[in-house]
Amino acid sequence: MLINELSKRTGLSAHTIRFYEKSGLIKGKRDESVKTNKYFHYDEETIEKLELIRDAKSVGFTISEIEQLMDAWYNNKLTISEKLAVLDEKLLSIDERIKQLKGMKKMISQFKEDVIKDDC
Amino acid sequence: MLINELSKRTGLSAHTIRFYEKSGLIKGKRDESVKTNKYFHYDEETIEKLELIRDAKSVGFTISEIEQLMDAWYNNKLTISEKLAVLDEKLLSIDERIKQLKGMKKMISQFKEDVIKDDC
DNA sequence: TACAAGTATAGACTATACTCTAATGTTGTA
DNA sequence: TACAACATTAGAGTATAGTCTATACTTGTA
Repeated sequence: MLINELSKRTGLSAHTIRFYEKSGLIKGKRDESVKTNKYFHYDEETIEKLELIRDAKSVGFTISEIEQLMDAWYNNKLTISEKLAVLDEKLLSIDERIKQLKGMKKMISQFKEDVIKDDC
Repeated sequence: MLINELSKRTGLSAHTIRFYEKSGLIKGKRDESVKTNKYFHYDEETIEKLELIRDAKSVGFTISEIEQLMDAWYNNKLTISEKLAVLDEKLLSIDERIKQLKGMKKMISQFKEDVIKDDC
């Protein structure tokens, strides 16, 4: 599929998709047999990747962290133990974030009670 | 205390503290009786606030979200029900983030298993 | 009193992550 | 074949959150 379809199917703008491509997160392929244009073609896996990017971004991962994840996920740049190291590191950082969020939740709940008490 | 002490006690640079002051998150007081300088003085509550800022930032809140929280926390700009609304909204967004993090954790764990299986 | 260290302000600079514009070329349809 | 819609690239612009520099004044200590 071309970028417009990819954009429609992921909800990301063509600009943003190109930005991710320039950043190295995804990669389109050119059809070498076609000489008239330089259009990039994307496969279903790219949709999967863009969904992963969106999810990872929404939990606060940066582009470069997502790049590491993608390298462990889709590429064969890394050995198995390197992949596992990346994944374990991300799991730890997620646990850390969850812990911090729970702490913040406790603080806000406590403060909420204080606000309610002050009312009486 | 002056900015240097505040900086030492919070671990934030004076630049960053001034940035938060310009952003409206904290506020120093000038001693009107002193005519020779325009130094800002900060109280213990400012330390509390800067710690809150650090915690809130580490869980992904933006400056403007933190500003809302601080308004509910320390100011009397808001009515009690407005304060509660802000706090409830933040609690919901925290729960949402925790949910997303748990989803991401599940994905990564699943992928980890796949990597291990591929090894065999 | 010299001077190092501290303070304030304005504004320049940086990094991240987009977002948009302009120029140019390609494709599909009336 | 005209032309709207789509594609590519380079590069400019924006927002957020700092970070640093320059300038100038103040304070504390040898």
